[in-house]
Amino acid sequence: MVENYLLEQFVAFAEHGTLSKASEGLHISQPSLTRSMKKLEDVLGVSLFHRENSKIALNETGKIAAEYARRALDANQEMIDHVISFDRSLRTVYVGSCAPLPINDIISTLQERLPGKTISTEIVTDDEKLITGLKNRSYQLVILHHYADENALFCQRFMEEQLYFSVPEDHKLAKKKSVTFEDIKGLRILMDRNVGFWMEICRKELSPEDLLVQDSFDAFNELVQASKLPLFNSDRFLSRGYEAPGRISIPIEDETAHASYYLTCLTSEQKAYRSLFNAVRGNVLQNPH
Amino acid sequence: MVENYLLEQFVAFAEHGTLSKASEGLHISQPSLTRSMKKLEDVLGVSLFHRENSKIALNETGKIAAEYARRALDANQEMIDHVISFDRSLRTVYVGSCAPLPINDIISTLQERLPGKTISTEIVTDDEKLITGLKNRSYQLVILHHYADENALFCQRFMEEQLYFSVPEDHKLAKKKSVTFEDIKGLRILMDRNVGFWMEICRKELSPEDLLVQDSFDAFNELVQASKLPLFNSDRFLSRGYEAPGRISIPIEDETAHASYYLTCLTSEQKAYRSLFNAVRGNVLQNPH
DNA sequence: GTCGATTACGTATTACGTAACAATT
DNA sequence: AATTGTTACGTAATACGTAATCGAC
Repeated sequence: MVENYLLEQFVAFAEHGTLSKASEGLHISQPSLTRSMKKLEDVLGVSLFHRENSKIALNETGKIAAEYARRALDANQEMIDHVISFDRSLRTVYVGSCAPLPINDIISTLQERLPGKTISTEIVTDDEKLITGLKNRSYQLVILHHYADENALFCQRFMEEQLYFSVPEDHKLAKKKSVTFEDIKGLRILMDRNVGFWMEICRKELSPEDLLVQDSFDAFNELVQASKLPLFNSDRFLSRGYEAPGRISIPIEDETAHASYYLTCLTSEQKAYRSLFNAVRGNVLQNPH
Repeated sequence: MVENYLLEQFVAFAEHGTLSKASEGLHISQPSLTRSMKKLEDVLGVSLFHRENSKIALNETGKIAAEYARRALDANQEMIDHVISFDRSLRTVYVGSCAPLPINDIISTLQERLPGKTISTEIVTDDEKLITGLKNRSYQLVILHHYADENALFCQRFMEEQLYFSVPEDHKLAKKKSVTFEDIKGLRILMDRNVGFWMEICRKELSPEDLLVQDSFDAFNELVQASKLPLFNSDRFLSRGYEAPGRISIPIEDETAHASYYLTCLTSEQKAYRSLFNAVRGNVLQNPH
């Protein structure tokens, strides 16, 4: 068995070409490297270098040894990476959601009810992908906008969201009590790309080319301020007083403009998340629709 | 970077199941192992064991870590094996020969003229395989029984051998001055398997089923003593006085019963073996045919 | 009481740095 | 002169063994 610190120093020499350069890279002294290289030759019982006066270079055996040493170090690093990654995965709850808003709403409850766990969240537009991910353990929890009627899944409604249409006060629709997707068809509408499944809804109900989709939230926000273009809003934002200045938000009548969110886990893991599900049940009771 | 002595001890524990058994296998004390395992957890920043009172076992992370640790150790061992093997190959001259006798004759000269080298010899019946091996560097030197007329090969005759037929003194052929393969056809003949290309010659000139081939030289020798079966001999043995008691050896007239041996190397390596070739040239001059 | 694991302490190894030296450029 | 590698020596880190302690079967 050859200790890895020797191989590490050996590979560093092979890459730097001289002991002094390598010793700098390794943050050790040159004499220390000299000794290590001799020790490596000693434990292998093999000559690895051409030495003449103040020159040292790999010989043929040394070149081969450097190759294999790299592989041995790679295997070592691979072990470290995999073990640390697996260990982290044990402490992490992966949450997939069909939309960003329910994540914002539930994240503090997650942290409170899953103490010591790291919460990792991801937006996935397609409910089916979320369910698949739940089953293959890519996610421990997913947030759907449909009830999942399967024995293997434990599914609980925990939040509602109503889509609003936001226009400048002087817009021709500003006076209306409510609108339909039909009413706003043909208008160019500003949208943030990161809205999860809502993007699908809007594409279906309106003409995709009318949607001015912004990749970054910053760009979207800037355009909200700088333009009079209509956009979508949500009761969850409005109830917290989030309304762009000089705009009015009007509820959209269509059924598809209303969403119910369902927190879902595997039935087999239901027990581990009991406290969490109890906590979010309170939510929906306070906001009955 | 995790040092290999830790991985070695960790894998030993994974295999033995308890620290005490593992420490015995490793020839270290139990307390030392306890500390090493803690250190391993410390450098990885990860828990690897279930501990309760005087019990310790791998947890899930530990099982995965053991797998990867094994691979890392394997990569390390692989490096050691390959480097040592390559180093040895640099100090070794591999010699292939079409027959055992010329090897015996030349081996002391090889050792004398290739100081510091390990001589590794092998009998290969087929001259073509020897030439191929020379070209792909499996052999540095080969001994052929035909001249190799190629620019890439340097080929020098260095020894002759004459095949004799050895019979008991009271054998019907014992009085003859010489015999031919034709004369001895039909006789059952005792043979050692390890005679190189001579086996091919005998198979061609005689009936293969008449050859009583012995796998081990000991068995062959025993049968020579215990039986009156005829066998082959060689002028090289006879000139040193090797003759089985109560037997007479008669030269075989056929051309195929005479062999010339050619020491051969790659022309590109001729220089490295100049002294050797000069030394064996003396041989053939003393024994002109 | 025995066996297995851990803790505490002393020791021996050894990897490292500093300083001095030798040899090239 | 500046750079590179080696040797000599002292030091600090650390891996190990021994002895003692704790728990469980």
